[in-house]
Amino acid sequence: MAEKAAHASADLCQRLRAAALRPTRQRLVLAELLFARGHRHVTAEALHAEATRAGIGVSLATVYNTLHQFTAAGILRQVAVDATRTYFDTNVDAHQHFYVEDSSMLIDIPGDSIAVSGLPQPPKGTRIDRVDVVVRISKA
Amino acid sequence: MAEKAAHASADLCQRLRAAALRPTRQRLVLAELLFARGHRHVTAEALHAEATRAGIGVSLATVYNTLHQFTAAGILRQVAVDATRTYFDTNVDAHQHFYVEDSSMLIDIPGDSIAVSGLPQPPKGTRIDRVDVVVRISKA
DNA sequence: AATCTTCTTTAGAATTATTCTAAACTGTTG
DNA sequence: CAACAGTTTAGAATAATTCTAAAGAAGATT
Repeated sequence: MAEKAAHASADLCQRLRAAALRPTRQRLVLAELLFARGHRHVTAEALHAEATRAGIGVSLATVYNTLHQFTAAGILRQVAVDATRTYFDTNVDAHQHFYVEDSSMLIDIPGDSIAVSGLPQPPKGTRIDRVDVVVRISKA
Repeated sequence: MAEKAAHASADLCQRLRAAALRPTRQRLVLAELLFARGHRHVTAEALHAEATRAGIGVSLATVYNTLHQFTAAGILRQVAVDATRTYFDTNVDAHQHFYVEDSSMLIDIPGDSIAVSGLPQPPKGTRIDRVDVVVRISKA
């Protein structure tokens, strides 16, 4: 356990260094919460609450900064499904989402199960960055 | 022309009545701006500015109310692509969008050109409301 | 280890988009 | 046209996010 944790921390340090981000206490804490166990979908507020609850003081501004820095570094992905909230996804591999409208929750759809065909050519002078699919669902 | 405009107004009145919305001056003005000429993607702020510029006083609150009422009535569709802005689309038929990240513009992709396959079953007790595809593009 | 420089963090103010509120107003119906 | 229910509105309130400027911590340099 301790070994695993140590390994995880060391790994996180590497990832931060690779992104030219100093491995500060705050960033390590947030990275731990984000990446320690499986993939997650979080909002800034929720992550901030989590850190606070865990007894680690991190300001909300830092949470926002960090989430954006991680996104720029490619270790987080921002998901736009709802105009009022921004979600961050720790899974940056190709995949898509169900969005449960009743509960504002995201559910992953593996990238290899889903396919989009018939895309027209993008306008001249532009290139495709990403294709996002959101399947909106609600209580039957 | 005058004939066409009259026809259009009458038609808009019908649509509003059908949605149990009184055809007030404000709603007719906004409907005119939205539906008079081809399909459009607008934000509340932009529509408000347009109405104001056209010399017709409509409060911003009314623009928001109206856009939401029209959406509920199914004559507008809300598009979520960017966490900071909400777009309303006058085309409510099945279709998708390119989103130009550099300029925050939406471009239609006809619904019959694009297809999504391999969708997994939605979670039990839920049904699919809509499948949204956003193709994010930027300057090459 | 002391120093310097640069990057980070932070509290709180500021901004942006949107919703709410309560009072004034208007369309519709009898 | 009176009466009622539905609408509009200015401005306050809220929510999510970004900005600011000052204090704090990392990493390099001596």
